[in-house]
Amino acid sequence: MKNAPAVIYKKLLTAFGPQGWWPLYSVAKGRCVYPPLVYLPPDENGRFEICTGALLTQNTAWTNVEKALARLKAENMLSARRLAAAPEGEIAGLIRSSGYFMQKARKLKIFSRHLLQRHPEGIEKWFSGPLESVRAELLSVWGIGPETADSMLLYAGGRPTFVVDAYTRRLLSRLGFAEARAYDEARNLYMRLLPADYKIYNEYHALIVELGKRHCAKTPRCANCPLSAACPKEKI
DNA sequence: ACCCAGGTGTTTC
DNA sequence: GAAACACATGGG
Repeated sequence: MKNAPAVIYKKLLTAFGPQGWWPLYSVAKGRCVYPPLVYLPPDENGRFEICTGALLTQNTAWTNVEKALARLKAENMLSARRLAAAPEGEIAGLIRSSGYFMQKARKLKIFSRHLLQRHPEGIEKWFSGPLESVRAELLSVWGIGPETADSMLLYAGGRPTFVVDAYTRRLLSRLGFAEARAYDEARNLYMRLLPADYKIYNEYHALIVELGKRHCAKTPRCANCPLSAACPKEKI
């Protein structure tokens, strides 16, 4: 198959429709339309909320993260200044539903402090620098790994960087790209074979997650697998 | 009572 | 470096 990642993208989009992840919104949710999404740039508060969500969703279901974000918002704590100043124990109590609350409270505080001290001009300015440089700086912050860094850059910054998760790697392996095992290998592969378009990267990652949730996690031998050519005999 | 979810850091071979 | 482990809640 030529450029399998691009072919799979179209198949997934046709099968599942636009997912409408932050900050993209479906023009017609549930339908396959092209271009599938419109982009509504977040304001600075929105950017911070997305970065917070990226940290809280580490190995955690998004529904649990939504509760934590709502709680932070209700207590007027969803800002870099408030989180940087608050005791970790207090933050932990608010984000309890997202799991790993002690670790994540610390991560939120460290990220907030880094933002205020090193980039007081804000996330938009910070994330608008050279992509790989900003990414490397994010990776140097405790609690931010490659997936979180790419999620922040893509979803909060609108930068074209591909987010790789566990499903993505299993999918690549299924497609025969055995060499792309490490995170950066997989990321480079997708970015080489797809246009550098944040809308595509955004939607693609969301579609892969949906594939994992809907199909692979629970139905290893689903007859309606959207990837018929590569339909898994086991979990992809 | 399991298993999984939009991972990361630390420890250990 | 690559495994193994800790971190923890909520839904199926």
